[in-house]
Amino acid sequence: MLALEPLPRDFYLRPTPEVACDLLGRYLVVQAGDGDRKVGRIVETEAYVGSHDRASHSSRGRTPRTAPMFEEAGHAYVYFVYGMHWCINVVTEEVGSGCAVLLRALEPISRVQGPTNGPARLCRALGIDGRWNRADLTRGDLLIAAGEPPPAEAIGVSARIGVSYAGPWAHEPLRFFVTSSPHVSRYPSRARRQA
DNA sequence: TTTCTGATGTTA
DNA sequence: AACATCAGAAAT
Repeated sequence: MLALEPLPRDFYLRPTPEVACDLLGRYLVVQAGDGDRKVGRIVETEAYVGSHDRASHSSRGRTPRTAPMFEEAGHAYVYFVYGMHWCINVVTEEVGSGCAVLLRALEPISRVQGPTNGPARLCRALGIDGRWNRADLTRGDLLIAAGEPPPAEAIGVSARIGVSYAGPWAHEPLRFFVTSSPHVSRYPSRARRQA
């Protein structure tokens, strides 16, 4: 069985694109009270690099909704969008920086029901909602555990999805995915591979 | 195959 | 009014 050792706080105290890339291959784990443990392997992420990043929720300042983005690294920022969907991020870098990594797709590993390609479907499949906002992902019942990262040549990079309003930031190569994974969200078309 | 549109409700 | 989405329909 998997060891599922949580990644330490230091993992998240690095430049956000580096963290986003390094999260590929790691495990997202949800422990339920009845011992049910849902596990997925992260295969797609996006970096939101601070309050100067116009695609980031943090770019419009600290609000009740976005407050977790400005708090301690290694915690969850779970938000509600489009009236029906939840999405989960991991906060990165120093307190106050407003940086986070959006988890966009998983490969199902254990006890995961339904599609996991896409940030909202991933949350639905693992039962993640606002109750998990601010959860400490380095310990507890919602965590990110060590796993085997893919080799650099297996990682693709593209612009982020759904941020066309963000001016020049819409084109920044801040989306990372496992090129060969069938569980990556396919829209828009896949971009070039990383060197 | 790609493009579009409606559902849904919180946010600022 | 806009929105870090999704499913289904329409167009190509």
